[in-house]
Amino acid sequence: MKKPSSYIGEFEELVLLAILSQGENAYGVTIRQALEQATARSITVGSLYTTLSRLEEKGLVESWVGEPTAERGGRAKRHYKVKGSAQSLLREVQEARQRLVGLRTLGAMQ
Amino acid sequence: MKKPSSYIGEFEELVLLAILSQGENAYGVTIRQALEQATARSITVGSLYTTLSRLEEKGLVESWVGEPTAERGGRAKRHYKVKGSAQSLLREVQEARQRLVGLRTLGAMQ
DNA sequence: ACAGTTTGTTCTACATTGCAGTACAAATAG
DNA sequence: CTATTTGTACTGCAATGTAGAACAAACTGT
Repeated sequence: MKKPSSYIGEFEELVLLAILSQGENAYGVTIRQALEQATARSITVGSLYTTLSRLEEKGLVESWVGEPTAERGGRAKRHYKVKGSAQSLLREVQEARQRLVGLRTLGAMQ
Repeated sequence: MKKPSSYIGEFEELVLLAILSQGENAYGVTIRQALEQATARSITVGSLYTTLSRLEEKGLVESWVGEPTAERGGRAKRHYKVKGSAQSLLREVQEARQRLVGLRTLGAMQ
């Protein structure tokens, strides 16, 4: 686990928020659904999984493989959880944006 | 001017917000100050100007060179203004984040 | 059992954005 | 006319974004 860089990218941030939005149920497919629904842009699986593994390398999320389920194609899923370090970064960048917006329009965008 | 890509990076977004926060007075030095103040991280001039020129290439900001001022070292400044296309992108990405965060609060209530 | 179908993840490659150092340009002061 | 100050542009590399295809593991039907 690498030391968290002092910044996260635009897509990384969305992925973190998507994981957070799902409590204990976050894995590749549900994360992708949440992202496509929220952003109205199409997210390829490749993009998502590379981002997920980079986030894990940086120690911003943790993942573990669950049990297979008894459905057709129900292979084991890799579940994801956002770590505390990531939550701090999310808060920081959001606050930075708010500070800039607040300088002039005071809440017009929030 | 290139067609705006459908996404802007994390730093690009901060730069756009910084320009917006300054009305007519935005140029390299003031933008940099606003960013350093809002983010509490140090922004090198190189980073800022490369980002500014990429934003202009993409048609998200416009710039023009003003008049020199009668102070020591008071050479002409390049002023920046955010264009409408950029404002749409800013709104979109902020709404996407908001939607995801909203999902979280809804999920927490179940 | 085993070929076919479904669900899910990893691999590989390239494009775009982030960041820093250095060079360059243009103004005033002495 | 060179020293100093303010401001911008150039160059190169690291990190992040994106896509397509390959791979893996479960079930179904015969």
